[in-house]
Amino acid sequence: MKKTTIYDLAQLSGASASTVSAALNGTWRARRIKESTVREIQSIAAREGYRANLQARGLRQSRSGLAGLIMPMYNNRFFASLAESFEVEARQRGLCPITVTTHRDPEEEQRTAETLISYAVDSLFVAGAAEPDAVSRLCAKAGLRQVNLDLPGTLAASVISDNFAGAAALTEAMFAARPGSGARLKGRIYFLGGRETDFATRERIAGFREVVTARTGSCGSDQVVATGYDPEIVAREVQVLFRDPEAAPRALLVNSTIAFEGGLSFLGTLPPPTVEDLVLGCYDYDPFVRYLRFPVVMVRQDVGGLIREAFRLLTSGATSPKTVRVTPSLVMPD
Amino acid sequence: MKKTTIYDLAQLSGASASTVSAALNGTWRARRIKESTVREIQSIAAREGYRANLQARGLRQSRSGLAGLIMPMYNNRFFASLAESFEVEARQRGLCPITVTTHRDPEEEQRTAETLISYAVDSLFVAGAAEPDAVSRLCAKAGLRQVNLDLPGTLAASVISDNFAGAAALTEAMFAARPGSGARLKGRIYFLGGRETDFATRERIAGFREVVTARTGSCGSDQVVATGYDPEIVAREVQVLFRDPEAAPRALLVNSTIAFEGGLSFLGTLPPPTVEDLVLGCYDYDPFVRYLRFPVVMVRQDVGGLIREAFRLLTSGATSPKTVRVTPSLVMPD
DNA sequence: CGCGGCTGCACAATCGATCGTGCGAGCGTA
DNA sequence: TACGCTCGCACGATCGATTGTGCAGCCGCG
Repeated sequence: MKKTTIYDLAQLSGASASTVSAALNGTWRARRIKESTVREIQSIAAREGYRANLQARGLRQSRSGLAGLIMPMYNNRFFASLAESFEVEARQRGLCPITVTTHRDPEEEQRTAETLISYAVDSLFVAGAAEPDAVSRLCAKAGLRQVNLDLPGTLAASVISDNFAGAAALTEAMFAARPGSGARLKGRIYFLGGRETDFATRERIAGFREVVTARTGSCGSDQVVATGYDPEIVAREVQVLFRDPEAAPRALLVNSTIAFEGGLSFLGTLPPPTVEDLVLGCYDYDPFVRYLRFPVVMVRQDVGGLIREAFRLLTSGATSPKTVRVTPSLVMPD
Repeated sequence: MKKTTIYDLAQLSGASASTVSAALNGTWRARRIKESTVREIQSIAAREGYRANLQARGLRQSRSGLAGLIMPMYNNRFFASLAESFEVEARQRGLCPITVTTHRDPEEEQRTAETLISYAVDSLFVAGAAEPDAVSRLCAKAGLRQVNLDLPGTLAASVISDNFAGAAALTEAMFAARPGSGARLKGRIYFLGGRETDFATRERIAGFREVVTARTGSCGSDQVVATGYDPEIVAREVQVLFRDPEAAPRALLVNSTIAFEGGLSFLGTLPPPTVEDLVLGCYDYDPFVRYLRFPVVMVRQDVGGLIREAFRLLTSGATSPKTVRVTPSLVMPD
């Protein structure tokens, strides 16, 4: 049950442990080991099913070959896709991807970061962090390259979606959804969900406001209802908006699928005519949303682009806390 | 930028490295270190921001404190929830959870398993594996405790959903969805999606057949259409079923949300009356499915139960390749 | 006074790799 | 022959922790 080591292979091949090591890790040319010796050792290693102990290697080199990603959760298309893109890109760079979720809990986040640092991960991506800067401080202390994703920080480079542009495009698309609806929507298009305290929501609201103002001449503060992501709270908020049939919303832009779910649970209870020509938008993508009772315009973030950009920042060695924006795309209903 | 080690703390405290180590890792009582010494060392460690190098610890102890989970993907409610449950349970046990996806690629699966083994993970869960036994062989060679999830293997203990019972209950619920529809569904209730070659689908089909036969007296082989999970292929299959309006399906049990997505893309194009009283079932859960144009009965797997059972098997040290079944639950439409 | 036993800690080996350095053999050249 | 150079490899330190063992000092007891 004992795992074979380079010392076992040294015994078997008659070479020294250092020669075996060099033969197997690719440094044998630099160490002037004869090619026939190398092949001999490699075949013995293969026969014995040798695998290098990566903890030992990592200890010596004080690197691990691990790339870490910390996220709030898996149970969301955006983060799930982000994790999958991350794994693909990390593997392409010869790294072993490691993803851990922390449920938007700042303490869990920092504990996880510390743990990953203690395992000597070579780089760390932090997506949708509760407190990106706290993590950045830990990484800085350990001399670890780190990039924020989706939510920017002030202490490390960040790659985020262009929330302003995305929300503006989404709002435009909603205006275009019903021909000639520009004036019809005056005062009756709403932004729903999210928290004004978080960065992304603030930018999205700004994009929304810009377009609404351009199209209808104004955008009342009551047209933004950002009371969080909790589906049940969002459901209640929607209910309130629809209380007066005369002034009921004609367009809803919902921030994130999770809030959207809440909106739906109320909209589903309305009589079909009331909902019939409601224009819906969702800032986030979920394939099932295409098949709902109503057409919905969605924003799909370019997760591949986000990750690639993040790796670029990492390898470019840029340490300034600059923020790169990646443009998301719209998904139109059928 | 150099990280502080126990040797640095030894210098600072005047104690030896071994005393520092014992003071910080909790073994100091067993090693008869004075409590005042321990507190002294701990306060210095805190002041210096000391973190143990987990690679060094892992190398010495030939364990890592890591718990691994290999899955096909994140982008699916079942697997995403599975990963989240896994992380919660692993943390409760003082382990650091590590999740990696392999896209149902057997080679990627084995490469990943080998990598995790080389990092000396203490246990490995393999969910929905393409080739569970190949991974089990690798683990056995390394003396690593491993449990299969969702798909059973023949070489290690497995925890799976009770697919037969789940499908049977789902089918029953579909019969009950329209009062008196028992006879109406004769020959017109279908099982859709998945592959007969995979274990879970086979069991689900068996559960479906059992109930259909009991309720309608027979279950034709044409009533099972298992041509894979690809949404586009499923869409075409559904289209074929609905070609003849006289014999069109009255109930569809769709295996997995991904196949369901395909079914929907066709059903959405049908005139509402045709679909009006169609009974739909989906073996898998997605919150958005509740808000579709039609009511759908869903099966929701008990991911928490699966993971807890898997950890139980792991810690009980059971090495026999027995299979434990966990009963899933139904999610009824509103 | 002598001896055993306990307390409190230090020493040094160890885990499995990497890597700086040393060294003998063989060869070419002056 | 003597010298230098290259080739091919081995030696041993090292990464940072854990852990088996040794050993002073002190106390109590006969």
